[in-house]
Amino acid sequence: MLQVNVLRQRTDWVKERLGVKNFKQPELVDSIIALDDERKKLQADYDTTQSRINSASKEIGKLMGQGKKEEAEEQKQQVTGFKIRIAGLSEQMTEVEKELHDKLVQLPNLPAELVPPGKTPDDNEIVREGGTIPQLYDGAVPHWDLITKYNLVDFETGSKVTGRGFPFYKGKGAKLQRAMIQYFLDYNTAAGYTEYIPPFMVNEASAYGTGQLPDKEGQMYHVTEDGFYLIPTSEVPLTNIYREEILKETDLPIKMTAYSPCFRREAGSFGKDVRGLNRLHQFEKVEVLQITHPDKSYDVLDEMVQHIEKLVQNLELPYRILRLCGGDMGFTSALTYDFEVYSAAQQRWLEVSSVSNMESYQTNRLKCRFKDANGKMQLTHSLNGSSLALPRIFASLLENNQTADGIKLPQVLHKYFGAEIIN
RNA sequence: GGUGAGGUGGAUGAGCGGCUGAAAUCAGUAGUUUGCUAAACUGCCGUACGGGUUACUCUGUACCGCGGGUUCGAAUCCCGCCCUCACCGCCA
Repeated sequence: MLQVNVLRQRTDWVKERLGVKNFKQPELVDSIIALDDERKKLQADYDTTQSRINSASKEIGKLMGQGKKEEAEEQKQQVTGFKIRIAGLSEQMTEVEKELHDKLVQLPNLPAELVPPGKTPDDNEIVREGGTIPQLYDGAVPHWDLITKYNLVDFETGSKVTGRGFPFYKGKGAKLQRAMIQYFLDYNTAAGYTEYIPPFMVNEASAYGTGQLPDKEGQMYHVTEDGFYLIPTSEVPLTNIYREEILKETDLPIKMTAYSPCFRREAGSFGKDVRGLNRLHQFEKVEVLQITHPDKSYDVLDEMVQHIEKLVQNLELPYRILRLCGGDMGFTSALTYDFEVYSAAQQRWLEVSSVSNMESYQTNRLKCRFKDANGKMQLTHSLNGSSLALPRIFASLLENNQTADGIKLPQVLHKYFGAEIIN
Protein backbone atom coordinates (compact mmCIF):
# COMPACT_ATOMS: atom_id res chain seq x y z
CA MET A 1 0.00 0.00 0.00
CA LEU A 2 1.36 3.39 -0.95
CA GLN A 3 1.52 6.25 1.50
CA VAL A 4 -1.00 9.02 0.95
CA ASN A 5 1.64 11.61 1.76
CA VAL A 6 3.72 10.45 -1.17
CA LEU A 7 0.70 10.82 -3.45
CA ARG A 8 0.14 14.33 -2.14
CA GLN A 9 3.71 15.49 -2.35
CA ARG A 10 4.72 13.94 -5.67
CA THR A 11 1.44 13.57 -7.50
CA ASP A 12 2.74 13.94 -11.05
CA TRP A 13 5.70 11.69 -10.46
CA VAL A 14 3.45 9.01 -8.95
CA LYS A 15 1.21 9.09 -12.02
CA GLU A 16 4.20 8.89 -14.32
CA ARG A 17 5.51 5.85 -12.41
CA LEU A 18 2.12 4.17 -12.44
CA GLY A 19 2.18 4.62 -16.19
CA VAL A 20 5.37 2.54 -16.38
CA LYS A 21 3.43 -0.25 -14.74
CA ASN A 22 0.68 0.22 -17.32
CA PHE A 23 -1.72 1.26 -14.64
CA LYS A 24 -4.83 2.52 -16.37
CA GLN A 25 -6.51 4.79 -13.82
CA PRO A 26 -4.20 7.67 -12.87
CA GLU A 27 -7.29 9.65 -11.85
CA LEU A 28 -7.56 7.33 -8.87
CA VAL A 29 -4.65 9.25 -7.36
CA ASP A 30 -6.62 12.50 -7.45
CA SER A 31 -9.70 10.96 -5.97
CA ILE A 32 -7.64 9.48 -3.16
CA ILE A 33 -6.20 12.88 -2.34
CA ALA A 34 -9.68 14.40 -2.42
CA LEU A 35 -10.97 11.72 -0.07
CA ASP A 36 -8.05 12.34 2.23
CA ASP A 37 -8.90 16.04 2.31
CA GLU A 38 -12.42 15.16 3.27
CA ARG A 39 -11.16 12.78 5.90
CA LYS A 40 -9.05 15.53 7.44
CA LYS A 41 -11.97 17.93 7.56
CA LEU A 42 -14.19 15.39 9.25
CA GLN A 43 -11.43 14.54 11.67
CA ALA A 44 -11.02 18.17 12.70
CA ASP A 45 -14.74 18.57 13.21
CA TYR A 46 -14.98 15.34 15.15
CA ASP A 47 -12.08 16.26 17.38
CA THR A 48 -13.39 19.67 18.37
CA THR A 49 -16.85 18.29 19.06
CA GLN A 50 -15.44 15.50 21.14
CA SER A 51 -13.29 18.01 22.97
CA ARG A 52 -16.42 19.93 23.94
CA ILE A 53 -18.06 16.80 25.21
CA ASN A 54 -15.02 16.01 27.28
CA SER A 55 -14.81 19.40 28.92
CA ALA A 56 -18.55 19.51 29.53
CA SER A 57 -18.38 16.10 31.16
CA LYS A 58 -15.66 17.26 33.49
CA GLU A 59 -17.74 20.28 34.33
CA ILE A 60 -20.71 18.07 35.15
CA GLY A 61 -18.57 16.03 37.48
CA LYS A 62 -17.56 19.17 39.36
CA LEU A 63 -21.10 20.56 39.53
CA MET A 64 -22.44 17.28 40.84
CA GLY A 65 -19.74 17.33 43.48
CA GLN A 66 -20.86 20.76 44.55
CA GLY A 67 -24.47 19.67 44.57
CA LYS A 68 -25.47 22.03 41.75
CA LYS A 69 -27.85 19.61 40.14
CA GLU A 70 -29.73 22.02 37.95
CA GLU A 71 -26.65 23.40 36.27
CA ALA A 72 -25.41 19.90 35.74
CA GLU A 73 -28.64 18.93 34.05
CA GLU A 74 -28.29 21.89 31.73
CA GLN A 75 -24.85 20.72 30.69
CA LYS A 76 -26.11 17.22 30.14
CA GLN A 77 -28.62 18.54 27.65
CA GLN A 78 -25.80 20.18 25.71
CA VAL A 79 -23.76 17.03 25.65
CA THR A 80 -26.70 15.12 24.26
CA GLY A 81 -26.73 17.55 21.35
CA PHE A 82 -23.02 17.08 20.73
CA LYS A 83 -23.43 13.36 20.83
CA ILE A 84 -25.91 13.38 18.01
CA ARG A 85 -23.43 15.39 15.99
CA ILE A 86 -20.57 13.04 16.87
CA ALA A 87 -22.54 9.99 15.84
CA GLY A 88 -23.13 11.48 12.38
CA LEU A 89 -19.51 12.51 11.96
CA SER A 90 -18.27 9.18 13.11
CA GLU A 91 -20.43 7.42 10.56
CA GLN A 92 -19.21 9.70 7.78
CA MET A 93 -15.61 9.19 8.80
CA THR A 94 -15.90 5.43 8.76
CA GLU A 95 -17.39 5.64 5.32
CA VAL A 96 -14.78 8.00 3.92
CA GLU A 97 -11.93 6.03 5.48
CA LYS A 98 -13.22 2.82 4.00
CA GLU A 99 -13.56 4.33 0.56
CA LEU A 100 -10.11 5.91 0.81
CA HIS A 101 -8.63 2.63 1.84
CA ASP A 102 -10.41 0.61 -0.82
CA LYS A 103 -9.02 2.92 -3.46
CA LEU A 104 -5.55 3.05 -1.98
CA VAL A 105 -5.10 -0.71 -2.10
CA GLN A 106 -5.98 -0.64 -5.78
CA LEU A 107 -2.77 1.21 -6.54
CA PRO A 108 0.16 -1.08 -7.28
CA ASN A 109 3.62 -0.38 -5.99
CA LEU A 110 5.59 2.19 -7.98
CA PRO A 111 8.31 0.75 -10.18
CA ALA A 112 11.89 1.78 -9.44
CA GLU A 113 13.83 3.96 -11.88
CA LEU A 114 15.65 0.90 -13.20
CA VAL A 115 12.47 -0.80 -14.35
CA PRO A 116 12.29 -0.95 -18.14
CA PRO A 117 9.01 0.15 -19.71
CA GLY A 118 7.06 -2.50 -21.52
CA LYS A 119 3.96 -4.62 -21.42
CA THR A 120 4.85 -8.22 -22.02
CA PRO A 121 7.58 -10.68 -21.01
CA ASP A 122 9.26 -9.86 -24.33
CA ASP A 123 10.09 -6.44 -22.94
CA ASN A 124 12.05 -7.82 -19.99
CA GLU A 125 15.74 -7.03 -19.98
CA ILE A 126 18.28 -9.80 -19.89
CA VAL A 127 20.79 -8.75 -17.25
CA ARG A 128 23.16 -11.71 -17.30
CA GLU A 129 23.43 -15.22 -18.58
CA GLY A 130 25.50 -18.06 -17.26
CA GLY A 131 26.19 -21.75 -17.53
CA THR A 132 26.24 -23.64 -20.77
CA ILE A 133 23.32 -25.13 -22.60
CA PRO A 134 24.09 -28.82 -22.90
CA GLN A 135 24.24 -30.79 -26.11
CA LEU A 136 21.80 -33.62 -25.47
CA TYR A 137 22.28 -37.11 -26.74
CA ASP A 138 19.97 -38.50 -29.42
CA GLY A 139 17.60 -40.30 -27.10
CA ALA A 140 16.91 -37.18 -24.99
CA VAL A 141 13.30 -36.60 -23.92
CA PRO A 142 11.38 -34.03 -21.84
CA HIS A 143 11.18 -34.46 -18.07
CA TRP A 144 7.67 -35.92 -18.09
CA ASP A 145 9.03 -38.90 -19.99
CA LEU A 146 12.08 -39.17 -17.74
CA ILE A 147 9.80 -39.11 -14.72
CA THR A 148 7.96 -42.12 -16.07
CA LYS A 149 11.13 -43.86 -17.15
CA TYR A 150 12.71 -43.66 -13.69
CA ASN A 151 9.44 -43.74 -11.78
CA LEU A 152 10.02 -40.45 -9.95
CA VAL A 153 6.65 -38.68 -9.96
CA ASP A 154 3.14 -40.06 -10.23
CA PHE A 155 0.67 -37.59 -11.69
CA GLU A 156 -2.18 -40.02 -12.29
CA THR A 157 -2.37 -41.18 -8.69
CA GLY A 158 -2.12 -37.56 -7.55
CA SER A 159 -5.16 -36.78 -9.70
CA LYS A 160 -7.01 -39.73 -8.26
CA VAL A 161 -6.25 -38.88 -4.66
CA THR A 162 -6.57 -35.12 -4.87
CA GLY A 163 -6.79 -33.62 -8.31
CA ARG A 164 -4.80 -32.28 -11.18
CA GLY A 165 -1.66 -30.44 -10.14
CA PHE A 166 -1.12 -32.43 -6.95
CA PRO A 167 1.43 -35.10 -7.89
CA PHE A 168 3.04 -37.76 -5.76
CA TYR A 169 6.81 -37.76 -5.74
CA LYS A 170 8.06 -41.23 -5.03
CA GLY A 171 11.21 -43.22 -4.56
CA LYS A 172 14.24 -41.40 -5.90
CA GLY A 173 11.99 -38.54 -7.00
CA ALA A 174 10.94 -37.93 -3.40
CA LYS A 175 14.48 -38.28 -2.22
CA LEU A 176 15.78 -35.79 -4.76
CA GLN A 177 13.19 -33.28 -3.55
CA ARG A 178 14.30 -33.80 0.01
CA ALA A 179 17.95 -33.53 -0.96
CA MET A 180 17.37 -30.21 -2.70
CA ILE A 181 15.37 -28.75 0.18
CA GLN A 182 18.12 -29.73 2.55
CA TYR A 183 20.85 -28.32 0.36
CA PHE A 184 19.07 -25.04 -0.29
CA LEU A 185 18.41 -24.47 3.39
CA ASP A 186 22.00 -25.25 4.31
CA TYR A 187 23.19 -22.88 1.61
CA ASN A 188 20.93 -20.10 2.90
CA THR A 189 21.70 -20.51 6.59
CA ALA A 190 25.42 -20.48 5.78
CA ALA A 191 24.82 -17.00 4.37
CA GLY A 192 23.30 -15.80 7.63
CA TYR A 193 19.61 -16.45 7.05
CA THR A 194 17.71 -17.82 10.05
CA GLU A 195 15.78 -20.95 9.25
CA TYR A 196 12.07 -21.20 9.95
CA ILE A 197 9.33 -23.74 9.50
CA PRO A 198 6.24 -21.54 9.28
CA PRO A 199 2.57 -22.40 9.59
CA PHE A 200 1.23 -23.49 6.22
CA MET A 201 -2.04 -21.69 6.76
CA VAL A 202 -2.53 -18.08 7.73
CA ASN A 203 -5.44 -16.01 8.92
CA GLU A 204 -7.10 -13.24 6.98
CA ALA A 205 -5.09 -10.43 8.55
CA SER A 206 -1.85 -12.05 7.43
CA ALA A 207 -3.07 -12.69 3.91
CA TYR A 208 -4.02 -9.07 3.81
CA GLY A 209 -0.75 -7.88 5.32
CA THR A 210 1.44 -9.12 2.52
CA GLY A 211 -0.98 -8.04 -0.20
CA GLN A 212 -2.46 -11.39 -1.22
CA LEU A 213 -5.78 -9.95 -0.18
CA PRO A 214 -7.67 -8.27 -1.63
CA ASP A 215 -5.66 -8.45 -4.84
CA LYS A 216 -5.26 -12.18 -5.29
CA GLU A 217 -8.26 -13.54 -3.47
CA GLY A 218 -8.96 -16.21 -6.07
CA GLN A 219 -5.40 -17.47 -6.14
CA MET A 220 -5.42 -18.87 -2.64
CA TYR A 221 -7.10 -21.93 -1.23
CA HIS A 222 -9.50 -20.85 1.46
CA VAL A 223 -10.35 -23.00 4.45
CA THR A 224 -13.76 -21.54 5.02
CA GLU A 225 -14.65 -23.40 8.21
CA ASP A 226 -11.83 -21.66 10.08
CA GLY A 227 -11.25 -18.63 7.88
CA PHE A 228 -7.68 -19.65 7.03
CA TYR A 229 -5.81 -19.45 3.76
CA LEU A 230 -3.28 -22.02 2.55
CA ILE A 231 -0.07 -20.14 1.96
CA PRO A 232 0.87 -19.47 -1.67
CA THR A 233 4.46 -18.89 -0.47
CA SER A 234 6.22 -18.83 2.89
CA GLU A 235 6.73 -15.13 2.31
CA VAL A 236 3.26 -14.66 3.79
CA PRO A 237 3.80 -16.18 7.26
CA LEU A 238 7.42 -15.02 7.46
CA THR A 239 6.77 -11.38 6.62
CA ASN A 240 3.80 -11.31 8.96
CA ILE A 241 6.03 -12.16 11.88
CA TYR A 242 6.85 -8.47 11.85
CA ARG A 243 3.34 -7.17 11.35
CA GLU A 244 2.72 -4.20 13.65
CA GLU A 245 6.21 -4.35 15.09
CA ILE A 246 8.50 -1.48 15.90
CA LEU A 247 12.08 -2.64 15.43
CA LYS A 248 15.34 -1.18 16.60
CA GLU A 249 17.62 0.11 13.88
CA THR A 250 20.25 -2.33 15.13
CA ASP A 251 17.88 -5.25 14.49
CA LEU A 252 18.20 -4.63 10.76
CA PRO A 253 18.65 -6.39 8.47
CA ILE A 254 16.49 -9.34 9.43
CA LYS A 255 17.25 -12.36 7.27
CA MET A 256 14.94 -15.35 7.15
CA THR A 257 14.71 -18.52 5.12
CA ALA A 258 12.08 -21.24 5.11
CA TYR A 259 11.03 -24.31 3.27
CA SER A 260 7.30 -24.75 2.71
CA PRO A 261 4.90 -26.28 0.30
CA CYS A 262 3.11 -23.60 -1.70
CA PHE A 263 -0.53 -23.85 -2.62
CA ARG A 264 -1.87 -21.98 -5.60
CA ARG A 265 -5.20 -22.31 -7.31
CA GLU A 266 -3.73 -20.85 -10.50
CA ALA A 267 -7.26 -20.09 -11.60
CA GLY A 268 -7.36 -19.38 -15.28
CA SER A 269 -3.66 -19.86 -15.88
CA PHE A 270 -3.79 -23.45 -17.10
CA GLY A 271 -3.33 -23.67 -20.79
CA LYS A 272 -0.48 -24.82 -22.91
CA ASP A 273 3.05 -25.30 -21.61
CA VAL A 274 1.85 -26.67 -18.33
CA ARG A 275 2.77 -30.27 -18.87
CA GLY A 276 4.64 -32.27 -16.29
CA LEU A 277 6.05 -30.18 -13.48
CA ASN A 278 5.81 -26.84 -15.23
CA ARG A 279 2.78 -25.66 -13.29
CA LEU A 280 1.28 -27.24 -10.18
CA HIS A 281 -1.25 -26.46 -7.48
CA GLN A 282 1.10 -27.62 -4.77
CA PHE A 283 4.85 -27.28 -5.04
CA GLU A 284 7.86 -27.09 -2.79
CA LYS A 285 9.87 -23.95 -2.36
CA VAL A 286 12.66 -22.55 -0.22
CA GLU A 287 12.37 -18.82 0.25
CA VAL A 288 14.74 -16.11 1.43
CA LEU A 289 13.49 -12.88 2.85
CA GLN A 290 14.94 -9.72 4.32
CA ILE A 291 13.64 -6.74 6.20
CA THR A 292 16.06 -3.87 5.83
CA HIS A 293 16.80 -0.24 6.42
CA PRO A 294 15.23 1.77 3.57
CA ASP A 295 18.60 3.17 2.52
CA LYS A 296 20.05 -0.30 2.09
CA SER A 297 17.32 -2.19 0.29
CA TYR A 298 18.76 -1.90 -3.21
CA ASP A 299 22.18 -3.04 -2.09
CA VAL A 300 20.48 -5.96 -0.38
CA LEU A 301 18.54 -6.73 -3.55
CA ASP A 302 21.82 -7.03 -5.46
CA GLU A 303 23.24 -9.17 -2.71
CA MET A 304 20.23 -11.48 -2.85
CA VAL A 305 20.46 -11.76 -6.63
CA GLN A 306 24.10 -12.76 -6.32
CA HIS A 307 23.27 -15.21 -3.56
CA ILE A 308 20.71 -16.98 -5.72
CA GLU A 309 22.88 -16.78 -8.81
CA LYS A 310 25.62 -18.66 -6.98
CA LEU A 311 23.13 -21.29 -5.97
CA VAL A 312 22.00 -21.81 -9.55
CA GLN A 313 25.63 -21.96 -10.62
CA ASN A 314 26.29 -24.61 -7.99
CA LEU A 315 23.52 -26.65 -9.54
CA GLU A 316 25.38 -26.34 -12.84
CA LEU A 317 22.31 -25.19 -14.73
CA PRO A 318 22.28 -22.82 -17.69
CA TYR A 319 20.48 -19.71 -16.53
CA ARG A 320 19.66 -16.13 -17.26
CA ILE A 321 18.62 -13.23 -15.08
CA LEU A 322 15.91 -10.87 -16.25
CA ARG A 323 14.95 -7.46 -15.04
CA LEU A 324 11.20 -7.42 -15.37
CA CYS A 325 9.50 -4.66 -17.29
CA GLY A 326 6.67 -2.60 -15.82
CA GLY A 327 3.96 -4.72 -17.36
CA ASP A 328 5.33 -8.07 -16.22
CA MET A 329 6.09 -7.15 -12.60
CA GLY A 330 4.09 -8.17 -9.61
CA PHE A 331 1.57 -5.81 -8.05
CA THR A 332 3.55 -5.21 -4.87
CA SER A 333 7.06 -5.02 -6.28
CA ALA A 334 9.24 -2.00 -7.05
CA LEU A 335 11.95 -3.97 -8.82
CA THR A 336 12.03 -7.65 -9.71
CA TYR A 337 14.68 -9.95 -11.10
CA ASP A 338 13.55 -13.28 -12.44
CA PHE A 339 15.83 -16.28 -12.72
CA GLU A 340 15.19 -18.69 -15.53
CA VAL A 341 16.93 -21.96 -16.18
CA TYR A 342 17.06 -23.54 -19.57
CA SER A 343 15.14 -26.71 -20.03
CA ALA A 344 17.09 -28.37 -22.79
CA ALA A 345 14.61 -31.03 -23.81
CA GLN A 346 11.67 -28.63 -23.90
CA GLN A 347 13.92 -25.99 -25.41
CA ARG A 348 12.52 -23.22 -23.31
CA TRP A 349 13.36 -21.09 -20.31
CA LEU A 350 11.62 -21.90 -17.05
CA GLU A 351 11.21 -19.37 -14.26
CA VAL A 352 12.66 -20.75 -11.03
CA SER A 353 13.08 -17.68 -8.88
CA SER A 354 11.76 -14.20 -8.54
CA VAL A 355 13.65 -11.73 -6.38
CA SER A 356 11.95 -8.47 -5.50
CA ASN A 357 12.34 -5.33 -3.54
CA MET A 358 8.92 -4.28 -2.25
CA GLU A 359 10.38 -1.14 -0.70
CA SER A 360 7.79 0.04 1.84
CA TYR A 361 4.74 -1.21 -0.03
CA GLN A 362 4.29 -4.25 2.18
CA THR A 363 5.70 -2.78 5.35
CA ASN A 364 3.35 0.20 5.16
CA ARG A 365 0.40 -2.12 5.23
CA LEU A 366 2.06 -4.33 7.81
CA LYS A 367 3.12 -1.35 9.90
CA CYS A 368 6.61 -2.74 10.26
CA ARG A 369 8.71 0.24 11.33
CA PHE A 370 11.83 1.21 13.18
CA LYS A 371 13.04 4.25 15.05
CA ASP A 372 15.98 5.95 13.42
CA ALA A 373 18.84 7.75 15.17
CA ASN A 374 16.74 10.92 15.44
CA GLY A 375 13.92 9.03 17.08
CA LYS A 376 11.75 9.30 14.01
CA MET A 377 9.54 6.46 12.93
CA GLN A 378 10.40 5.06 9.52
CA LEU A 379 9.03 2.21 7.49
CA THR A 380 11.40 -0.67 6.83
CA HIS A 381 11.78 -2.19 3.38
CA SER A 382 10.99 -5.80 2.62
CA LEU A 383 12.55 -8.07 0.02
CA ASN A 384 12.09 -11.66 -0.89
CA GLY A 385 13.22 -14.24 -3.35
CA SER A 386 12.86 -17.91 -4.09
CA SER A 387 15.92 -19.95 -3.48
CA LEU A 388 14.58 -21.93 -5.11
CA ALA A 389 11.24 -23.23 -6.41
CA LEU A 390 11.75 -26.95 -6.77
CA PRO A 391 9.60 -28.43 -9.55
CA ARG A 392 11.22 -26.61 -12.44
CA ILE A 393 14.70 -27.08 -11.01
CA PHE A 394 13.82 -30.75 -10.75
CA ALA A 395 12.62 -30.76 -14.36
CA SER A 396 15.67 -29.01 -15.74
CA LEU A 397 18.08 -31.15 -13.72
CA LEU A 398 16.51 -34.21 -15.29
CA GLU A 399 16.44 -32.84 -18.79
CA ASN A 400 19.85 -31.20 -18.92
CA ASN A 401 21.71 -34.04 -17.26
CA GLN A 402 20.17 -37.02 -18.94
CA THR A 403 22.53 -39.52 -20.52
CA ALA A 404 22.10 -42.96 -21.95
CA ASP A 405 23.18 -44.32 -18.55
CA GLY A 406 20.92 -42.23 -16.36
CA ILE A 407 20.64 -38.75 -14.91
CA LYS A 408 23.87 -37.35 -13.55
CA LEU A 409 23.32 -35.06 -10.61
CA PRO A 410 25.43 -31.98 -9.89
CA GLN A 411 28.20 -32.48 -7.40
CA VAL A 412 26.66 -30.36 -4.62
CA LEU A 413 23.71 -32.73 -4.37
CA HIS A 414 25.66 -35.98 -4.18
CA LYS A 415 26.01 -36.07 -0.46
CA TYR A 416 22.39 -35.05 0.11
CA PHE A 417 21.00 -37.49 -2.41
CA GLY A 418 23.35 -40.27 -1.46
CA ALA A 419 24.26 -41.05 -5.05
CA GLU A 420 25.64 -39.35 -8.14
CA ILE A 421 23.24 -40.69 -10.68
CA ILE A 422 19.58 -41.64 -11.05
CA ASN A 423 19.26 -44.80 -13.09
C1' G B 1 -14.49 -29.47 22.86
C1' G B 2 -15.43 -28.54 28.60
C1' U B 3 -14.22 -25.86 33.21
C1' G B 4 -11.40 -22.15 35.73
C1' A B 5 -7.96 -17.91 35.75
C1' G B 6 -6.26 -13.99 32.96
C1' G B 7 -5.17 -10.37 28.76
C1' U B 8 -2.75 -2.67 30.94
C1' G B 9 2.94 1.10 27.75
C1' G B 10 9.90 -2.55 25.66
C1' A B 11 9.45 -6.00 30.33
C1' U B 12 7.36 -6.84 35.32
C1' G B 13 3.07 -4.87 37.49
C1' A B 14 -0.74 -1.02 40.29
C1' G B 15 -5.06 0.90 39.04
C1' C B 16 -12.76 3.59 44.17
C1' G B 17 -17.07 5.13 36.87
C1' G B 18 -14.75 11.61 36.77
C1' C B 19 -8.32 14.32 39.60
C1' U B 20 -5.45 8.00 34.85
C1' G B 21 -2.40 8.16 28.75
C1' A B 22 -2.33 5.57 32.93
C1' A B 23 1.49 4.53 39.74
C1' A B 24 5.85 1.84 40.79
C1' U B 25 10.05 -1.10 39.43
C1' C B 26 13.36 -2.81 35.60
C1' A B 27 15.34 -2.12 30.86
C1' G B 28 16.56 2.10 27.41
C1' U B 29 18.41 7.13 26.77
C1' A B 30 20.65 12.16 27.87
C1' G B 31 23.32 14.57 31.56
C1' U B 32 25.72 15.55 36.49
C1' U B 33 29.03 13.74 39.94
C1' U B 34 32.48 10.45 42.10
C1' G B 35 36.16 8.22 39.59
C1' C B 36 37.28 3.06 37.83
C1' U B 37 36.03 -4.00 35.69
C1' A B 38 31.09 0.47 38.01
C1' A B 39 27.88 3.19 41.47
C1' A B 40 24.79 7.37 42.89
C1' C B 41 21.67 11.35 41.46
C1' U B 42 18.61 14.16 37.80
C1' G B 43 15.81 14.69 33.24
C1' C B 44 13.66 12.09 29.19
C1' C B 45 11.52 7.61 27.70
C1' G B 46 3.97 4.65 23.69
C1' U B 47 1.44 4.87 18.96
C1' A B 48 -1.93 6.85 15.35
C1' C B 49 -4.74 10.75 13.11
C1' G B 50 -5.71 16.13 13.03
C1' G B 51 -4.55 21.69 13.97
C1' G B 52 -0.81 25.36 14.28
C1' U B 53 4.89 25.98 13.41
C1' U B 54 7.96 23.67 10.29
C1' A B 55 13.76 24.23 14.01
C1' C B 56 12.89 22.47 18.38
C1' U B 57 8.32 23.18 20.48
C1' C B 58 3.02 23.76 21.28
C1' U B 59 -2.10 21.86 20.92
C1' G B 60 -6.77 18.56 19.97
C1' U B 61 -8.68 13.57 19.49
C1' A B 62 -8.39 8.31 19.81
C1' C B 63 -6.19 3.89 21.73
C1' C B 64 -5.36 -0.23 28.56
C1' G B 65 -6.72 -7.96 23.54
C1' C B 66 -10.83 -6.90 19.48
C1' G B 67 -15.94 -5.28 18.56
C1' G B 68 -20.47 -3.52 20.51
C1' G B 69 -23.53 -1.53 24.76
C1' U B 70 -24.84 1.31 29.42
C1' U B 71 -23.52 6.52 31.14
C1' C B 72 -23.15 13.54 30.94
C1' G B 73 -18.39 10.67 31.67
C1' A B 74 -15.55 3.82 31.12
C1' A B 75 -8.90 0.76 31.56
C1' U B 76 -12.72 0.46 35.50
C1' C B 77 -19.86 -1.86 34.63
C1' C B 78 -22.63 -5.24 30.76
C1' C B 79 -22.66 -8.43 26.16
C1' G B 80 -20.15 -11.00 22.05
C1' C B 81 -15.60 -12.61 19.97
C1' C B 82 -10.25 -13.64 19.93
C1' C B 83 -5.94 -15.10 22.44
C1' U B 84 -2.82 -16.97 26.68
C1' C B 85 -2.24 -20.18 30.93
C1' A B 86 -3.96 -24.41 34.08
C1' C B 87 -6.80 -28.80 34.60
C1' C B 88 -10.15 -32.35 32.11
C1' G B 89 -11.53 -34.73 27.43
C1' C B 90 -9.61 -36.22 22.64
C1' C B 91 -5.35 -37.30 19.85
C1' A B 92 -0.37 -37.67 15.99
